[in-house]
Amino acid sequence: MRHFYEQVYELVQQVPPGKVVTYGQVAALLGSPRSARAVGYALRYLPRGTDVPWQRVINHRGEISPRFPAESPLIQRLLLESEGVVFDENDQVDLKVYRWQGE
DNA sequence: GAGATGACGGGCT
DNA sequence: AAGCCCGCCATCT
Repeated sequence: MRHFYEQVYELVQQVPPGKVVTYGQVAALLGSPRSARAVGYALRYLPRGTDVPWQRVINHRGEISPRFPAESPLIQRLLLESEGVVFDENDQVDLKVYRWQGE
């Protein structure tokens, strides 16, 4: 098999619009429950214009993880809202509703 | 090949 | 409920 990262990309591409997954969830689905951090690292190296719906990956609190540049999280939120995902007044989504359970 | 990096998560305060 | 600290893991330099 290829890099763990590539597996991350393939899995993320399977997430349907309007749904989200947490980093830990992605890691678990790949067989490494403790690799959540590595998942985030994988997305960090995504080139712009990739076909991977990286915006559907958020942290275990249902929030968009902060990062550089600061506009990135904003774009991510817009993309999710355009897919039907609703954020509450605390900029969080209800994971009980939007979490993608897997295939 | 060793040390640094980081878009995380869980547990405790 | 929110924030802080510490441990984890795969990749990068």
